[in-house]
Amino acid sequence: MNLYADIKTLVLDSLNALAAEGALPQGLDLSNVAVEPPRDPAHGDMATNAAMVLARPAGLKPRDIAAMLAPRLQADARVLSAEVAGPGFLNLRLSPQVWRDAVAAALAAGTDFGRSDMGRGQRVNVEYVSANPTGPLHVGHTRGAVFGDALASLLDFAGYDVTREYYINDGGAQVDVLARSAYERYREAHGLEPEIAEGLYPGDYLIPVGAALKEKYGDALLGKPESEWLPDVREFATAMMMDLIREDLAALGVRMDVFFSEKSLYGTGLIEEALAALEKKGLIYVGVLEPPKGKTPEDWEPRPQTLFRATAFGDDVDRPLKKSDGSWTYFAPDIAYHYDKVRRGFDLLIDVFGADHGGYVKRMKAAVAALSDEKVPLDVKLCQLVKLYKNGQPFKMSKRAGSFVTLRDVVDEVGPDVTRFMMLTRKNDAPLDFDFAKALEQSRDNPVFYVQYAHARARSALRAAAEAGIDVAAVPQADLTPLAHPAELALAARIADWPRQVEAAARSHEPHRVAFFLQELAAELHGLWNKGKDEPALRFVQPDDPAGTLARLALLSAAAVVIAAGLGILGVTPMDEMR
RNA sequence: GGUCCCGUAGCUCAGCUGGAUAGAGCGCUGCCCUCCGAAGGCAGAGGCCACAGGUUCGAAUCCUGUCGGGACCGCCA
Repeated sequence: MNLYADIKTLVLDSLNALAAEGALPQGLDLSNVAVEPPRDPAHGDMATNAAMVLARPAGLKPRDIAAMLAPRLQADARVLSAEVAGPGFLNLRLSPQVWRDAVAAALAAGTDFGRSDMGRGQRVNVEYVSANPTGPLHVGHTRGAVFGDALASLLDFAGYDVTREYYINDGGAQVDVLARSAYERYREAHGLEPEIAEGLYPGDYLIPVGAALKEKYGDALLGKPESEWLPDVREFATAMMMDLIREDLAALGVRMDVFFSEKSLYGTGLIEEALAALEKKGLIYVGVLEPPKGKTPEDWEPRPQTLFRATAFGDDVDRPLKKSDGSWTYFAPDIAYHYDKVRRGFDLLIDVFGADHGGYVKRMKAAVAALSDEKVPLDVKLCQLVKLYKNGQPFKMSKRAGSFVTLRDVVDEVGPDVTRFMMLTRKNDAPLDFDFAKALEQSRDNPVFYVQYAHARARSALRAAAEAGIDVAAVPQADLTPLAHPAELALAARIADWPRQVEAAARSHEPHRVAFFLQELAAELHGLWNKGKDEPALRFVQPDDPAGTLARLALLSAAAVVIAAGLGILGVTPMDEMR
């Protein structure tokens, strides 16, 4: 159930009835009519802007429309009052039973409460992480991994058919560098001095790769020219790095449905096929690009290149597909990869990139638009940098990678749950400060703790009630009419808001909204709990009032269910106690 | 030079794809509590939503421009 959607339906039905009676013109566009909680609670439980939105097309005054609409809404049992306010708002005050019903619905649905069919089973491909297979994941990847994973879960919860996908960049020069670096470690494994030249990967994580190479090849590769060992070592090292990355992802609780290899595009004709598709639309040509304005590179010289006409789809310049030596630019396999995604029948593509890839957004969108005849939207989400701190001091440790803080460093420090939640406490396109000390602090200003604590409180109250001899098993069927205090109903209203929050977050592809909502819900729960100190009537467990106790435990239990559902989307395990 | 992101309380940030008197936490001020319903509670001060125009019943939100900060800018992925 989605209460806001239900009331919106009521409003729309009433408007249609008015139109049928001739009080409003037929065929009005109702798509902008909204039903939302007003900012100021004094304005009631919900407000609709219907009268103001329709005033102009209907040729009527907003307040007149509102006055016509009000009695119709009031006729519904859920609506206690409908008042015209301000420029033409209609403020609705709802029956407390509405909020109680939401609590009952949450209890009945459990952590499925809030699931939506908004996505109508549309197939979405979420591509994220996609780090080069040249080493362990670092902090930047961690944010992308958490964001992408939470977004995928959110879309799943909202009724989409989601595929989580990782694109392995194993076709470019960087995996050759990896192979050369691993070869040095292989020599090292034979007791030779490794020569980690400038530009090779120096990290210790390649030492086991060298040892494994020795295990497999013995000394067969020693002293051989690069051309003889490079392909084998490259394949071997890449596979080991992907194992490492998979382990990193597992440590964070991220599981991909598909690992798609760039290399698998080569030699299969898929790149050629994708480009042929573009060629057929007249979007490929050979031309000479203007030098970039402002700062022209020293070695710039105009030369004809094979170009994709990205400007036809909103990009600023056309983009090269081939290097001067005739090999593909990275863009060509990227096009083929997205061509493949389109062919696999996805209705929506989402790419999660680091912010440094901002310059590639337009060309990828252009490519997907061209490949899909503008039928498949591509949304690119950019994740900004993460700055690490410990007690306010910049954190620069790395046990294994040399200069980078790895995903493992972070997870080892605070655990996967805290890592995940903290990564979602900022909008994806805003920079994020992550302080290890604060992330583990048990205080109000640690959002992870605050939300977990709310859940634990609810659960522990249920345990305490059971110990006090209350029949906790009866909670799901509790009569909720004792819930009448404004503070109780406020918490119930927040619970009722969850389905709407899910849809809003899913629609905007912004999982951080779930994290923010959970903080608000937790604040509501803590607030009610604290009120129990001053007002004993609000205490959840009261032995002399079994009916009220059951009802309040139901409320608490419903709040815990919503927190658990929200944390589930974020990939965080709810805690039953905080010891 | 161009493109993208950002500019909201002293600080860190939300603001639900245009709504009413712009919110939260921290910090600050004052009061309360020392209670395992613990890891504090209540109240208050604090804003020209960078600036200037525009769109309309209505703008922090959408459009244009200016200023300021960041990222990126043919054959690196």
